[in-house]
Amino acid sequence: MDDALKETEGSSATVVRRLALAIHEHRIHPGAKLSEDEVGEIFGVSRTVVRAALQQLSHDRLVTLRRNRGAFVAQPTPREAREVFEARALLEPRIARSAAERVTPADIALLQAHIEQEQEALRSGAPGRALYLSGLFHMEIARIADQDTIAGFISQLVSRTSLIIALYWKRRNAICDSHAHHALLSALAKQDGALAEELMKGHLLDLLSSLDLRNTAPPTVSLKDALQVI
Amino acid sequence: MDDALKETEGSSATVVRRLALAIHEHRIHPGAKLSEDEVGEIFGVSRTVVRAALQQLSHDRLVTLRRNRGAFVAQPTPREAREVFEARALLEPRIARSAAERVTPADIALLQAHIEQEQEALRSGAPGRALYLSGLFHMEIARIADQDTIAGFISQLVSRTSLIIALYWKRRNAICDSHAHHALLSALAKQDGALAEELMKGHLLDLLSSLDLRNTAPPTVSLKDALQVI
DNA sequence: AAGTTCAAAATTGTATACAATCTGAAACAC
DNA sequence: GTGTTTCAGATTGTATACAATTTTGAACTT
Repeated sequence: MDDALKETEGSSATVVRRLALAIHEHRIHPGAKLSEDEVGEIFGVSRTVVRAALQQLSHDRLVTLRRNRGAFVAQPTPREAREVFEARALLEPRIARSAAERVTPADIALLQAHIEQEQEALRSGAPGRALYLSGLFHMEIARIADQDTIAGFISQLVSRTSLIIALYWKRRNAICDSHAHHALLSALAKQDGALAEELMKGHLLDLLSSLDLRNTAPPTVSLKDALQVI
Repeated sequence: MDDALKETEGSSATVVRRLALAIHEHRIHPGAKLSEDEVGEIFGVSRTVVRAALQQLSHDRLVTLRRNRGAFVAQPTPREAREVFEARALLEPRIARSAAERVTPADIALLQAHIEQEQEALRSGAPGRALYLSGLFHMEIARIADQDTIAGFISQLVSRTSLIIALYWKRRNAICDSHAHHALLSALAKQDGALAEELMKGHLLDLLSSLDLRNTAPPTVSLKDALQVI
């Protein structure tokens, strides 16, 4: 399918990328079991490389490894969800400011294209893909800020946010109103760091307030997942 | 040797812990090669578990994996070093404030014991161990703040700081003047969040200013490492 | 003597085999 | 009928075998 550029990329990296994408786009649900044999057969690789991929995903908190039990798509608790948003609130506004100070016209064009792809995905009835692209928008801003270390943290937090949305999303209407992203883009285009910082802070608060984190019970009971085979 | 509590801990976790400790205490130098066979024989496990351990360390940026080449102790560049300190400056002062608001008497006692161990290590001529304990002090504060997600980030940053110190340390005199830690401890004991935040900010700036990051050349040429067998 | 070529040795990447552990359902006791 | 036990099947943990790649160094050329 897409094994044209596997030359330099380890084959487990391919499995990581494709599993992560499926999780980000909500094609695999939190709690789903990822059997080593099954995943290996799907991608045509041995358990050895599947295990490496699952371990890597586990480190990014997208997958939970339970000893002698296997790998499962992670189910962040409400508490973890709040922590993720606290961390994002600490990192991303500051990064948005830095990005505004370093952004180039090429970056602006790229972000613009991102937003259009996102809206196109929404129109064509692929909300999972829209959500994924929405996350990429945030990671792109971190990249523009030219802070690889913090960008890595944000990447992990955005990934986990995708799981959190899968579990705790409240509003059924406007999924990712890309208005916020558009406003951010124009602040960046104006190189207005203070505004970008403020907009990002508000955007994250909006996102958090669209969640229902009251549930203290286990989010998705494994019952439902036990029934549906991947 | 110490396989008394391996019951629940995966055996690769043991290798991770012991390799990480050796790196933290500067018993293995940045750039050193970690051969799978060699590590496996030292710990009495097969390459399978060594590979899992190296992959995990690679994700924490303590080890660099080069495809078909092997694993090496990471050598952060000056640029990476600056990024690590920028990230720490963003996270740790805020976390120190949170810790001051939640600290318990038991925590204070534990931190006190930490500082004493640190000074004892310095007196007994084990600067590597003192450095390791100094890092643990920071991670303990993150734990007290009760923010597991951010604590995980700080843990990684503290680890990388150990490598950075190994490469770029300038002053030869007072290694980790634990005066700063003592001041932090008393601010925490007084539950003075604002003071703790300010002290942490200053402490990190002190640490950064004790480094010589001007070197743009490859930090430790692999020549030196090629000669010394682990 | 310095540089190049090429094959043997060493090292990593991947697959498979076996051991250890968990799961689940049937058989059994109460 | 409810709860416990037990054992076979399935799944993960680890070791080993083989394939692919890199490294090394000796022979060779200029």
